[in-house]
Amino acid sequence: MVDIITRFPPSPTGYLHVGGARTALFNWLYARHTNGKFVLRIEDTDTARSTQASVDAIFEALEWLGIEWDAGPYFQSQRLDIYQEYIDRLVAAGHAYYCTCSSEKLEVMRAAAMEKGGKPKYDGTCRDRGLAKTDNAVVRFKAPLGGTTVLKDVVKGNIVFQNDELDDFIICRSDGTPTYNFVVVIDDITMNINTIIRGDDHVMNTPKQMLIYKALDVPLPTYGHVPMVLGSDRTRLSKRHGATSVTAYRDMGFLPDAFINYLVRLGWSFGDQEYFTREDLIEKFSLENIGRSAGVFDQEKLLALNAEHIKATPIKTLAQLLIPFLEQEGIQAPESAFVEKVVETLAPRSKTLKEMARDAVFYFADTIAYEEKADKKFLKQKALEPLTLLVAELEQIEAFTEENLEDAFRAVMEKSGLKLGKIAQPVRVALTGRTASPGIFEIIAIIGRDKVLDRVSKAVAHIKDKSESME
RNA sequence: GUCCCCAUCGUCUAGUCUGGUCCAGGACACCGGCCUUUCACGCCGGCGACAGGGGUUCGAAUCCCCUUGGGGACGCCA
Repeated sequence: MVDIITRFPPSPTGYLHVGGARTALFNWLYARHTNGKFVLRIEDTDTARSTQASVDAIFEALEWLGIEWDAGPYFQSQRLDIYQEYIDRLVAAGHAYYCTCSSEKLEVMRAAAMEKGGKPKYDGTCRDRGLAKTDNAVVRFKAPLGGTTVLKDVVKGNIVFQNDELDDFIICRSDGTPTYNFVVVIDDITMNINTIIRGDDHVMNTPKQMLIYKALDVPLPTYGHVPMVLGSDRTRLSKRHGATSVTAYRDMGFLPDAFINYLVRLGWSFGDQEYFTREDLIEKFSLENIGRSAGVFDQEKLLALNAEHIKATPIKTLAQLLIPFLEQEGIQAPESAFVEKVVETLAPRSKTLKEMARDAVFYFADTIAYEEKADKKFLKQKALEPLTLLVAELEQIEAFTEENLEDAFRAVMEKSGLKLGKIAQPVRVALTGRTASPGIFEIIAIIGRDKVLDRVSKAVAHIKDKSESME
């Protein structure tokens, strides 16, 4: 049995988007699953729109996703000789011909066809003229006039196309550069690609490409057209639905493993399983379980999955990943060991790394800024007594062990007659500035005696200030 | 307009090929409860779907047809 060889052929006209990432993933996963090969090819025949920045952005995104290629990257712009050779061959064999119809004429032709209720296509003016190569002639592929072309698609089943629907499409522009439908085939043939998994939007291109295989007498690859990813309004996912660039998700604090888990699971399934590690995916991925219908991208579910992956990630790893996000929050060069302790308290309650970093800020701050609501609700007169008592108790403790801390709080409870809940909330606000946070004892153990005393004392002073200014 | 594809909870989906075990299962979201020093986590429970209509069949979410709805493609873009 020959190796499965898949490929991902992005065109460098922008960043890698969600849909592209998903087809890359399917191809990569299938290659890994079958112990085959995965090829990366950059489709840059459109010189006007291709940029180096886009190429770099695509590499960057692929790297983040953890998708590695076994061959390439190949650049179509460097393979022009190969294409030319095949074009000449097709023309010589009578499978293609030169055409001098102007684009203006074609436009008129298309408009007329539309009006008559037909499909806009080339009328074949130059098809049998036997024109020789001239400066501004294009090369057209000579499509069969009748019959059908049947696509055996592994995800969609058999799709039958009437060859009459196809027209003599251009394979080489008047400037001499070859076009997409042609180069794809030549590349796939010369790179030995035998499995093509791509977006649904390519279905209509497939019969054209199959015809070229036939003209060249080369066996067809296996095709699998996967349904597209839609936005919440069920139209093709685009910028107006929110972030579509892969790296934007990285910057929002998603874990690559969570992201690929979500993307693959959108349109593919393995029974009821929702959570997959990268290894799971490689082990379980198969073409048979790809769904036939398009799916809506749902960030809520991605978020939930990300939270799960965060919980499953070792603390040390998370800490390293969190550091850049902490820096974005203005925390410079935090010490790893300290970050690890912080992460331990935040990991179970964070949906993204960005959120985790935001929630971690108070651990590092010199002064605590109280959230308005928190201040109003908890730092009031009633809190003065327990906070003052707590400062007194804490001052007597040398080591801030969990046991000692509990004793201190218990003492405050007894002396004030308040329940722990009534004491903990003001303390939480004093320590974090917010009403929601990890457990009080955990926080105290991490920020340490000096800062705790300082923060609680400052809260006491703050309450006194407030009551004075009220008078 | 023409061609192609698709159709199960709000969303992702299992089940469809090989009709009965499905008065349809899971997950996210939402709602309620438990746990609890807050928020989360976790646990328990609830809400919620076979687009419609015809067939075929003893029996259909599953097979066939039509309708409707949605998506995609119609470039000297890829």
